[in-house]
Amino acid sequence: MDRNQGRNPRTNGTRGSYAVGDERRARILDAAVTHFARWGFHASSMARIAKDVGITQGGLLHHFRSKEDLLVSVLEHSDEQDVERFFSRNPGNATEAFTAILDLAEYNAGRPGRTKMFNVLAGEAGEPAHPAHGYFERRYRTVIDKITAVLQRDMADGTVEPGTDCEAAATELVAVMDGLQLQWALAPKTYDMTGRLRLYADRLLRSITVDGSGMPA
Amino acid sequence: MDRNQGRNPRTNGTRGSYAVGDERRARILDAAVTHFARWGFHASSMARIAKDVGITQGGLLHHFRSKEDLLVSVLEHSDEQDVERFFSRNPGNATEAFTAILDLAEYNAGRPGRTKMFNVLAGEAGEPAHPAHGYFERRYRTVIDKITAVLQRDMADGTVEPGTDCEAAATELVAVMDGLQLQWALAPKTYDMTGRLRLYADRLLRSITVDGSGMPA
DNA sequence: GTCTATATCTAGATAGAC
DNA sequence: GTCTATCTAGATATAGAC
Repeated sequence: MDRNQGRNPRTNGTRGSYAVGDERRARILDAAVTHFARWGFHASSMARIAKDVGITQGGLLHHFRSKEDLLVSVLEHSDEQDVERFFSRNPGNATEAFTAILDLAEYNAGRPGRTKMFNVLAGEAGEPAHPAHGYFERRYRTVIDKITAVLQRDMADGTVEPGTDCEAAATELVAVMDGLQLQWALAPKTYDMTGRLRLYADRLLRSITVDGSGMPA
Repeated sequence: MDRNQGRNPRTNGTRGSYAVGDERRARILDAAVTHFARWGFHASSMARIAKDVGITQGGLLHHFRSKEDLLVSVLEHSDEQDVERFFSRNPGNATEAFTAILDLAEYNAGRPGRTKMFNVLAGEAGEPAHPAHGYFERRYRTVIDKITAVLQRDMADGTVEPGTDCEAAATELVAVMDGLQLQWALAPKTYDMTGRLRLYADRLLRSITVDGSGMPA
């Protein structure tokens, strides 16, 4: 089973079950998401996070040796949850990829904490000295590259219009997702983010496919 | 001349020239933009901002009675600078409006501090208790409404395809702008934000105009 | 208009008891 | 694994001198 593989190096080599410690770590990560979403990285407080979890700051620092360590762990954990979930399937064509992205948007709408956290951290990461700067650079490059590759394969297959700037389309799609998330975060209860994104994905697909087909109903 | 009308209520009724005070206020506002961009609202420090300007915290608090007051002043000042500049012209049609928006993107690329600040604050504003929450709600509604109105007028004039969801298109355009700004902020020197936005605006225009025309060269 | 001084509070991190 | 205690640093804001 090896549940702790690559996840909690500091407890390696100790004996007994890790179940309790893992559950505590998970609760800390959840609380951290909420705090980073509301306060951003710099103004989040380890003491307040600890209080939320129900432990002291000393206890929290046993699990994550610094605030930066906690941030990195939160981001890695988030990636395990959704980037892998939606992109490791290797979608066969653009329509499948776009459908997966709409699923991701719907999933994000159901997790306001995590989604708002990404809004905040993506903004903060523009500062080169920010601890998440490198993470977001890599993340955007990876995501855009993957979408670009799918579109290029469709172009080679003849379903996407020859001469299409696939990277521009992929960049645009990611930008729309992020921009809609910013607007959605202002009124999550009433804003239909997935619907907006579907309208866009449909229009984009129509404008680049050879047969002019959009998203499936 | 009445240079201070509606801008610095605390100095109303005092005598003499306001030129020195106004210059000082302007320098504070500039410094504040840089700090809000890097640290966000909560982690920005009045003491550090004062130090940057070359005065003490006490001196700073004479001009802006609190950090929240400073934030509000920065946002109002920013709006005076660009929203008015680009939207008060009342563009005659969609192409003119889109051209103005591309100008705005180019203008933003030349002011990384202000642009990154908006990235950060737009993210933070998702939190209802954030002092800029209301501001961003109003701002998005206003901007999207104005773009929607232009598109609807073109639809009535017969240059935009009947049945076009003008508000969806406007929402999308704003989302692309914001999303591209997030990506641009990660590498402002090399990322051609305006070029990316032009590609998008061209595609959008082609997909909604009756004659299928895009942006002018 | 800007200063100093001060009050009050909170931050992140370390050390060591249990 | 979690606690308490403590250190150093920094925060916002007030009051009043000049």
